Amino acid sequence: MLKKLRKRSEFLAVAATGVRWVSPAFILQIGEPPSAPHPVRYGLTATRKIGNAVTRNRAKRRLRALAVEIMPHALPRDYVLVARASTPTYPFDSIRQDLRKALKRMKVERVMSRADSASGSSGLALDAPNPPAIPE
RNA sequence: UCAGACGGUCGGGUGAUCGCCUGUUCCUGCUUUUUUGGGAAUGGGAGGAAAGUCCGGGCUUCAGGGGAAAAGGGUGCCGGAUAACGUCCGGUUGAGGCGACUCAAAGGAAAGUGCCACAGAAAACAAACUACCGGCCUUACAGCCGGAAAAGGUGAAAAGGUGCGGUAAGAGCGCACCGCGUCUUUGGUAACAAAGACGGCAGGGAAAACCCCACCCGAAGCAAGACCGAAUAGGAGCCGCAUAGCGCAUCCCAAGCCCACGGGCGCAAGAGGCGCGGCGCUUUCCCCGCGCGCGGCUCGGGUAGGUUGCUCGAGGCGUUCGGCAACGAACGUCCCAGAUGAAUGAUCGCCCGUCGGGUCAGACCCCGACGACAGAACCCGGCUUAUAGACCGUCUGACUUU
RNA sequence: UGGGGGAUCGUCUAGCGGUAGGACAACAGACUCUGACUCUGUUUACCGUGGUUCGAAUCCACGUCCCCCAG
Repeated sequence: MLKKLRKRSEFLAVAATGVRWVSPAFILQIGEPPSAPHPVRYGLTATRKIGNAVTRNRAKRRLRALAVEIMPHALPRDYVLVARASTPTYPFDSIRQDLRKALKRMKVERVMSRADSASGSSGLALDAPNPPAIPE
């Protein structure tokens, strides 16, 4: 179950932890592990620095499409994806691989069950047996 | 064929897989109800500028109403269109272009005040540096007196222009033409135009300097406002207390006075009324009008959050009629975005267009890259700014051919 | 989204329509054995495009960028 961050205070709380992963097309910020259990929540940020309203919307749409596909496989925490200047033009496959790698490196990837791998028809190879197979 | 002018339309198309927001209808889970979860069917889902926020209007709130009021702001040739406008249409005048056509904040400078640096004799009251002419004086130059304002030079700008006459020299001093002003007539709703007569020239620029004249404008904005509502401070009702004055009369009345002992007059305090006054009432002033202090109890209050305002509208399309047109009228028909960390997407195939390469050129084919400006946020009418490219229509000029 | 304000040397600021001034900084020189202080001199600017005007930093229109308020 995916939920969205909706308040400025929630975004600030995630950024205040300082835990983040930088990639050419996005920055992933990760919040503290929740005291009370809640589903995975994510937020999107696109500042005025990366372009006008059309560019910002396009960046957020690509990141949203990515989050809907990948984020259910993360541990239940708060995540913020920050768009960068190359987000609207970067190849989608590369962004997808970068995000998977980020989750793996930051150790917030959830260990997959059989049902997840069976439903992962989109080629989501996040099984435990092949951790070094990081696509470059 | 080339070069242009004006107006209009579009601004990628199509399919597959996985998704997003939302209207309507139906089924269903939870729940006392409201709320809310899930599913199915079906409909819709960015723009010509959605942008800048430069104007105008709707809508909402500020108790309210009136004052051709004041301050402040805006507009500015004329007529029309419109809910309204600084917009649009038609015309006038001026400027630009061979032309189609385009552009113009285009009222008033004899209502008044102020400004016009430097240069120049002089920058608007007029006046006269050099030079010109006459007279006096002198051999002559110089000097003095007078005439005149054509010439020189300065400047962005110097008191109509050209020609002829005239004169000592000159000058609208006189005349002709042009310009300008006044008046009359004609045409036009008007701006204005044309013609005629008269005047001898009235008088510089600038009003995007102050200003005058005519007309228009209340302020704030959907984060307006309304509803549900943790918190906190103020509010309303009732009760009690207190009146911040002044004046007037009335009621009541333990001081006091009078008495025929029934009562009467009546100070202070109290009660409410009227008038004057004070403060506040969304820029100020005036008029009407409305409200007014402290404690307790009750009602309530409205921040976080949520719901609503929120999409049917000066609406789109078509036909006919009126109008040169902007536009208006009638009839028919359609429902066509409503998000809120903010939906309309991600990936791929084919087509279309442009560019590059395979190939010196053309055709065909193949490969690769690219796809203008740009994202609704309450809603409309405009303006302004950005914009790859494609298409259509009308018109102008030049050249060639017939 | 709505409302408001601003732009002048490298920085901070003055500026009646008529030569854009000052302070700090920089550079050079003087003073000193050297440096600092002080003194003298030099360099450097009107956000952009149009318009009004003889003439615009100033007045007007449009645009660009920045800042503030409401949250």
